[in-house]
Amino acid sequence: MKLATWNVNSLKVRLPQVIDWLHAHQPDMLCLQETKLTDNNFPQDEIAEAGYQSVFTGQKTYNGVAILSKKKAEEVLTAIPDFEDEQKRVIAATFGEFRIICIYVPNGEAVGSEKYDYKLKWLPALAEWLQAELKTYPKLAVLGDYNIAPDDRDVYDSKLWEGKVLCSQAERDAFGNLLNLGLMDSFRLFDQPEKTYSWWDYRMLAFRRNRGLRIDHILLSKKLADNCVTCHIDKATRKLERPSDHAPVIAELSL
DNA sequence: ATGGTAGAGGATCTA
Repeated sequence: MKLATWNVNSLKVRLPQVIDWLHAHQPDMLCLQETKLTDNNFPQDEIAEAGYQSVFTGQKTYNGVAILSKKKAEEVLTAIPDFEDEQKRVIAATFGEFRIICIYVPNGEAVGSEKYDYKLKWLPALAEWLQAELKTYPKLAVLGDYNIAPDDRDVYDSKLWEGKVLCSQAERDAFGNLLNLGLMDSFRLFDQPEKTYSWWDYRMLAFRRNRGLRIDHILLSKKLADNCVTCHIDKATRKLERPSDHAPVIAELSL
């Protein structure tokens, strides 16, 4: 089984790239973030032509998440239960014995801002929900844009970013709390090349200089982590014409 | 010191 996640920063713009990517990589499930599409505008038919079904929840201009899959999604949830949130940031679905959760964690803008406070309220709500999901579904994967670089290895210049949004201790603690539920960062199950990142700012030639952060992650429950054989980031997509600022993360499981 | 680029939508907001 191959699982992947990609923040596409507008599915309207990136649809041809997503279709090409599906054909080339044939994931069982691909989680998308920042689709920026209302549900009535979701390109279900084009994706179906590539051999994938879609479940999605979106809004105009901002946010929006989806799961594309070869098999039919069941038990679909499009919000964190009992958490007031107008922003479309989560979708969960069951595929046989596997539970797949796609998340788009708030960016947080800057430490101390209102958006940062929202991020730090959002993450514990996510954790509480995932704790319940893990009890129901032992074979659980949580994929998405976490907007958190878990440690200094995940930041091109950790001194420059120290304490800043995406890297602050409170955010890293919140990420640690997700791991403490019994989830593992699939990328760190394996030896990885140094300076591997998943996001590069569009500005200041950041990609060319490899000034990136690893903020997109695939977390796996123990039962899935035990069967994970690889995890890598597909940096090649960032070199395409009109790229997303994020690259896909892919995990393969011997299941 | 605090820009710079991209997307959506049609002036700014978000990232």
